[in-house]
Amino acid sequence: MDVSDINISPAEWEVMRIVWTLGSAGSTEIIHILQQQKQWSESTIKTLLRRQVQKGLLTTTRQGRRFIYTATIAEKKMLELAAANFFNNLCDMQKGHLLIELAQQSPLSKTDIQQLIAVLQQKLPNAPDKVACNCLPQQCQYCAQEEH
Amino acid sequence: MDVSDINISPAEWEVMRIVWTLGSAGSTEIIHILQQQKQWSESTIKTLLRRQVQKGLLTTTRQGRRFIYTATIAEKKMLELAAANFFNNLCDMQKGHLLIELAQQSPLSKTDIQQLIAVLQQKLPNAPDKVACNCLPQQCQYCAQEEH
DNA sequence: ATAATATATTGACACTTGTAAACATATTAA
DNA sequence: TTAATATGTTTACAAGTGTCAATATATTAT
Repeated sequence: MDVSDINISPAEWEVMRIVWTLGSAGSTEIIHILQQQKQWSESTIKTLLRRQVQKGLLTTTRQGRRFIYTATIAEKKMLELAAANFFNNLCDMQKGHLLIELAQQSPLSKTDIQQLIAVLQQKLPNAPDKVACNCLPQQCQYCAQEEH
Repeated sequence: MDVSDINISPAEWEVMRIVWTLGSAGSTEIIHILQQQKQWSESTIKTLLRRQVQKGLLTTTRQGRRFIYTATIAEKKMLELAAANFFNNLCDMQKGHLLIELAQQSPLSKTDIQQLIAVLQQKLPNAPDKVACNCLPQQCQYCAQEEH
């Protein structure tokens, strides 16, 4: 299973968050927690769990009658993949603006901020004055494109 | 149609990028451009366009026999919504790390970088030493959570 | 031993998405 | 005018997703 091919649906993300946070957990535990946030029936959550096991996102260990679920992929790794995947499908010209928005809206620790600034300062010297648009195929006749 | 409810599938993003970049375009133009990047049949692209019109993502203006497609939502707006949506479903603790990754991997202009640094410096004084995890419901008995 | 409970397994159904062929129609080139 | 071309409309189908109910089975409390 090529990790980067794995697809997590929105509902499945919710389940993954619980499992990642707890390390591992039984279905009952997961159901209890999720039901404090979502209007999902027990059945629904069980289905999600089953599908995630099928997809290879979760593994189970039998413990007597019940299963203990554990994530097969580290949270950080998965997030990086998902974020990169999202960003890769955007126009390059828009990414700067977007990062500014996200930085503004996200709760960041002092350390986060300092590291981010460090990264940015390192990029500054070689940064272009303007990022090129990569929405249209470069070889095409429509490339009068300047901005959008 | 509540803009924030609109859902764009991956294939639809590709179409939107073309339309946003060109401002507006006929189906033939869109098909030509997309086929330089994707192995999609004409039919497939026509279906996508039709569905996007249905969803309210695109509007059409009849021009003789053909339609001219235009986006109903500005690119920036849509990106902000999508990005916020993505980030909102993540654990707060992970966002800093993720932003660092993205900042590193994204092509950024000098202006982007300077603005980002400015935003960050403004946040620094009031930033916490550590961001709290928001994966588990705060009222639950499992909240021995410290990190993950 | 019985009834209640906790789990897990099966089967379903509607909606979305990727993918496209077939068909209809309007326009234009031969 | 006929054939070719461009463009739009209909129909289809498999896979994935959100949502569950029904059922089976193992465990425990009475």
